[in-house]
Amino acid sequence: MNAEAQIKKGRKYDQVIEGARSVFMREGYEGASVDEIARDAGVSKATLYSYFPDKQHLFLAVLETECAQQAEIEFLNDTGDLTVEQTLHVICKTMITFFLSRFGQDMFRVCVAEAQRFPELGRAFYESGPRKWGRKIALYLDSPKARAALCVQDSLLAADQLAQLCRADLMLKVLFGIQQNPSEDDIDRVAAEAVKTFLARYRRA
Amino acid sequence: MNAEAQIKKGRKYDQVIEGARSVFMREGYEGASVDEIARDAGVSKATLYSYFPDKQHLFLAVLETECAQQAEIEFLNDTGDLTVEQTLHVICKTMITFFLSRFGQDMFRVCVAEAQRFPELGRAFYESGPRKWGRKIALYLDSPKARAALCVQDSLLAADQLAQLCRADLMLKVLFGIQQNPSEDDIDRVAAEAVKTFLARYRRA
DNA sequence: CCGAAACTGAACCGAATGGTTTACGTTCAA
DNA sequence: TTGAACGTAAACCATTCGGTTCAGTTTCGG
Repeated sequence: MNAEAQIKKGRKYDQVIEGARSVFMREGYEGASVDEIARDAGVSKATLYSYFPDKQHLFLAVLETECAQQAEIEFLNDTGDLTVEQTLHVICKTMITFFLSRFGQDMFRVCVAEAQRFPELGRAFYESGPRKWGRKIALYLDSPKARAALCVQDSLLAADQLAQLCRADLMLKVLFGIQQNPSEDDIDRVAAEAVKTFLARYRRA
Repeated sequence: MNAEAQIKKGRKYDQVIEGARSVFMREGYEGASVDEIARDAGVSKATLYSYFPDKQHLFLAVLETECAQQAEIEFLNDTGDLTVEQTLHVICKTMITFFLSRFGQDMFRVCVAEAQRFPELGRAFYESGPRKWGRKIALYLDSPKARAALCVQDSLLAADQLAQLCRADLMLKVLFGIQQNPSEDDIDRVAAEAVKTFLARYRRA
């Protein structure tokens, strides 16, 4: 029995995926050449084409991996002795940090760019990212502890509003190259403002 | 003296721009071929290259036009006898409608996709879109009439929060192909929720 | 109605594309 | 030791790319 039950054959599979990931994220789908991917992966083109039938399948395999990775990000570990407000602040900071991270930005950029060409990719990204996170937050908003402090009717919409408030100011600035590396203080500020606005609406009177 | 003081020479300039616009918006920068653009514009490649030195310049010219067009969208005409709440609702509806429009979606998609390759494009988009709109809204929030009803310290951030709230739910769903053509009611609903949350935070106590 | 400027269509270029094949190592278990 | 599986580099394919050239046609102001 193999230790790391590798479904796909071959030792260089991960190398190929990783090379493809870095080139696709940097150049986009059409901008990436298979030669460059093979070079970057340290693998021959023949090997690459022994794993994947064509460029499209390679691209989709890469982004499947990325979506799976995105779906597994946690941001609600042991809210134990925190107040609801503190918990919301932590959630916001985690979200904002992700939105501004290299990974988060690259994913968003590529998926927005190629959602037309690959409709299934658009859906996969939305499900593994925004939707999944929204559901997690909604679940928290519906928990007894949160319900004691909050008054939320449509928890999914409230969760989405919170996520959107987290995108205020910084997200687009980074995405469009206006700002490069927001400081921890910047993030804290936006998170605080998001929580403040959110609570103004949903705090139990 | 020429009636429509055309700076660029030639009769087919607009045709070229329009053809390029439609192909670039459909296929992205790398995905668009010059032959296809010429075909789509109903113009020979030679003519195209008599206007623009290369593909890059054509692309940037197209998006310059688009940004200029985006910058001129109005959404605050005569707030005359409307209450502040009603005005905010109108602003939100206008914004949401734009975000979901073909033009708004295409612009966003292409600019996100190519902001890396063309940093100046990223900046131009942000300035002519998000920044400009943010400033307009902030200006309204700082107006005497609004100040009488609202309590806003950082009007630019408040404006951005409002814009972000307008992107809740629908924007990403359309962008990633989850939903196709949101109804007027959908838009009204999101606008109402955005205003409600915004006012909860900023209404004068 | 003339002549210059604008435009055309198609051929052409070199380079790069996605993709295939070949002829040759290397690894490793039976 | 054998031989199958995996990997390699490089040549090769047809196609397409961005971009140029040019001889001929259309347009239009003076």
